[in-house]
Amino acid sequence: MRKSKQEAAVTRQRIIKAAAAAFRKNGIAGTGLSDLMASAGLTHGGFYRHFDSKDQIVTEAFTAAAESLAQELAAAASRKSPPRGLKAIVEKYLAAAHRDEPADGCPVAALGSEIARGDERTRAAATLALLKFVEIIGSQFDKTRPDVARRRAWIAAATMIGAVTISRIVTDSELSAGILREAEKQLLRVA
Amino acid sequence: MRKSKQEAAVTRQRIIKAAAAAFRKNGIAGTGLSDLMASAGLTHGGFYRHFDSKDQIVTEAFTAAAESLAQELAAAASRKSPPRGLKAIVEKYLAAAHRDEPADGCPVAALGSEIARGDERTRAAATLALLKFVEIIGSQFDKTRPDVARRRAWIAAATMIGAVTISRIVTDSELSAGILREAEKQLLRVA
DNA sequence: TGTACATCAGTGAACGCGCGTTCACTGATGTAC
DNA sequence: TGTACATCAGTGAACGCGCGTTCACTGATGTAC
Repeated sequence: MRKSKQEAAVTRQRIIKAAAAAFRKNGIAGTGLSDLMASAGLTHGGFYRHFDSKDQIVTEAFTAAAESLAQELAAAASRKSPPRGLKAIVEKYLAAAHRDEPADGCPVAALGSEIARGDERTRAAATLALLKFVEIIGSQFDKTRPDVARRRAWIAAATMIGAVTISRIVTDSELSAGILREAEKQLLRVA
Repeated sequence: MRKSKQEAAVTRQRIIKAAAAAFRKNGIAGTGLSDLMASAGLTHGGFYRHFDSKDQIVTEAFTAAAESLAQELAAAASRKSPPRGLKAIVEKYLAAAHRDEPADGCPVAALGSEIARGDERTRAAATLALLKFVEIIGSQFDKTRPDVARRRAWIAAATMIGAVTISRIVTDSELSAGILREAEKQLLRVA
């Protein structure tokens, strides 16, 4: 049954991708290793050939999800003049589609309060992801000193993450849409 | 062993209070009914004399936590002229003490992403709590049309909730403090 | 006001279940000569 | 280049454990007369 090194590496990436989606959809505590391996098309026993522990895959899956989001947002902003780049990012992040599909979306919005309780390693990985996210946002502010742009970008990040989180909680769909819309307006007003 | 109605009502409140702290500290999935009853000084078997299910106490504990926070914030703002009231709320919410003691703090910041995945009942209770929170913030904006104040208040709520959440994730303590400080400055600038 | 009985708050054991982790096993892959 | 052996990806059963929930039991409280 042994697979080649190359196949094993591909499998490993498949598990991480499945984990990144499953954790964002059902939470970390809400996702068992069996669920996770099954959604990667494997049986649970093989998990420990690829990872040391559940904590380890949590960290790797979080990082993978964050990198994928960063790439999407950077792509949305690229080849646009500065004020339009921010608009593209903010609209993409605060879209109803993002709110409705946590499995494909921002891992901080999907797992924030769970990660905040996580171990040092996971929080360190999340810190790097946040720094990257903030850097992408900050680079969209035109005619702004870099340190000011960075500070504004942290606030924008907090507002976007908070807005998506509460828009997912709220049971009134008009209210939920209104929260996203107002946050969007506010963030574009600043820019 | 039977207790009087009055004693039982007191016990029930004690369980809710213990649950509100335990959930905020360790998460909903991370808190077992045994832990919860033990921290209220009882054995786990008695739980079902007071509640139908874990979901039910989650809802009640969330509401209790939110009401307690609302009361604290409203008290901090009371007897202050409008711009000072908002300042008091924002400073209290974005304090390092709040970041460091989730068990006593905002249940949305502590449980946001877990609640977003919760059942309709819990999310409905959280929606009411958010409306109350936003109403308290909105009433601090002076010389502002009520609907405008309410919209601004939703953005302020999103920013504060997001800022506390990410300040708890970040492993660099200076960065964490900086996030809270910048969010505070931004929210007072608007007012 | 006193008595007999029903109620029920709280205890502690037990239920089935799914969790994270370990393990013996398989057979194809990788390596040493 | 071919052969013999070690490695290890993946399977599926098993481990101990804690979970949410149920239950028989206790004895003080509440109620009916």
